[in-house]
Formats: sequence, structure tokens, C-alpha cells
Amino acid sequence: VMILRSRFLDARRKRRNFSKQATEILNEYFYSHLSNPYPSEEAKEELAKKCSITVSQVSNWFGNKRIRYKKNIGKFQEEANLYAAKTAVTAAHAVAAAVQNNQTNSP
Amino acid sequence: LHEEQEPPCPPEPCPGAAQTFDWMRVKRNPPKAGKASELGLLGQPNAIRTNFSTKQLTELEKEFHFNKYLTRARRVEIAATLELNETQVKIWFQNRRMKQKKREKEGLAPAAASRAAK
DNA sequence: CCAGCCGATCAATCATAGCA
DNA sequence: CTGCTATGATTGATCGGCTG
Repeated sequence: VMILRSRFLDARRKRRNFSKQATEILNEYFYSHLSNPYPSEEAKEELAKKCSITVSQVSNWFGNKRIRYKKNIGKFQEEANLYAAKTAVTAAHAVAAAVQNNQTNSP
Repeated sequence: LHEEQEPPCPPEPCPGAAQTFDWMRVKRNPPKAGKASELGLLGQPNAIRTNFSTKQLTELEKEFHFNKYLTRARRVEIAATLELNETQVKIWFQNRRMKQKKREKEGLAPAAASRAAK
């Protein structure tokens, strides 16, 4: 049938995978906001800059990530724990700072 | 950069228990496009994504270049000609306008990216 | 009150990248 | 090279909000 749906071979659809670090940044945001992984327009712009990709690509990434994640949560469990642990370290620093700043006034 | 932390378990790492949040339960109603008339059988809600033919897309594209917005009359006319319902034509134009805007915005960013930077 | 529009998102699919 | 999975992009259609 020729599969005329070729859409003229969408020239632009010749993608390249994002860099390892870009994916790292996106996943960090995704898993640290797992309760609501919907970055605002501003957040998307910031992520786009950090990842050296466009805002649209950030949107595409989150759109695909959300759908694929909920489609098979189990498949991402490993990844989720990995990033959860990573952000936990970051959180630990914050907590440590808070504690240190709080030890001055303790009954 | 804000963040409203509403975690049911802030202090506990919750080992291997990534709970299910609301966004993961979101389910879209199946598409109701298509025509019930051509389906001798009702009951089965045409819950399938319509695949526009190349001819239909060509005509829609042609019309879009003529007018970014459709009038009721034009919509009815096009829908009849392309064998699509008015809603599909209306939605196509809506999506096409968004696509256009997106293209314009991206087509003018890669080049300039230094001024407002900081 | 209601239909059309916007902006964001969903959901399914396309086509390629990447790996065994 | 073959087969299969991972992933970025596209797009018809939905959702909520706003408006004439």
C-alpha cells in the first residue's frame, strides 16, 4: 500500500537522543516532582537552558515521560529510586543546614 | 521556582513505594469523532483517532493559507467536501494555528540568544 | 447561556537510535 | 544483518478557563 502515510518522511523527524546530562537534569526534575511533574513555562525555560534544548523539546520530554511512566510504573521503579536517592542527598544538605542553624535555640 | 511539598511521608524515604498520584490516574474520554451514521452499529463509540488522508490534509492546508480562521459557512462547506464533520475541521484549524504559532516562536530563537541572557 | 478559541496535555503512532 | 526496545516528535482529540 506504499503506506502513503509517509508524511513526506518528515525530514525534521530525524532526531538525536539528548545528551546524557540533559536526560539527567530532566529526570532529576521529574522524580523530584513526581507528585506533580508539570513544570511551569518558566521552569521549562530554565530546564531548556540547562539542557541546551528547546522549550518544546522539554515539553515533549515531559509529555512522553508522564505517559510512559504511568503506563508502566513498575518499569520505572528502579530509575525512580535512583533519582529519589539522589535528590534525598540534596535534601539532606538542606536539612543539615537547617539543623545547624536550629541548634542555637534548643530547650 | 516554587514547590508546594504535600508529601504524605516527608521524613520517611518510603522504600520502594512510589505511590500513585492523581496525574497518573488521569484518563481522557475516548475520542467521539467520526460519524455514527456510517456505523450501522451504534453502541460502539468510535473511539479511534481519525487518520486524515493526504488529500484532506492538502485541502485543509490550502484553506488555512487562505484564512487562518473559518467562518461557519466555510467550515460546513469544507467538512462536506472532505467528508469530515464540522468539529474535526474546527479542531484541525485550532491545532493548525497553535502549530503555526509554535513554529514562529521557534524559528526566531536559535539565531538570537545572547541579549537578555543572564 | 453557549460556541469558538487558547494553551496545555493526552494518547496513539511514526521513524529512528541504540543495543544484544 | 536481524530483531526488539528506548525515545523524540507529530497530531487528532480532550480538558479547563476565558470571552464575545
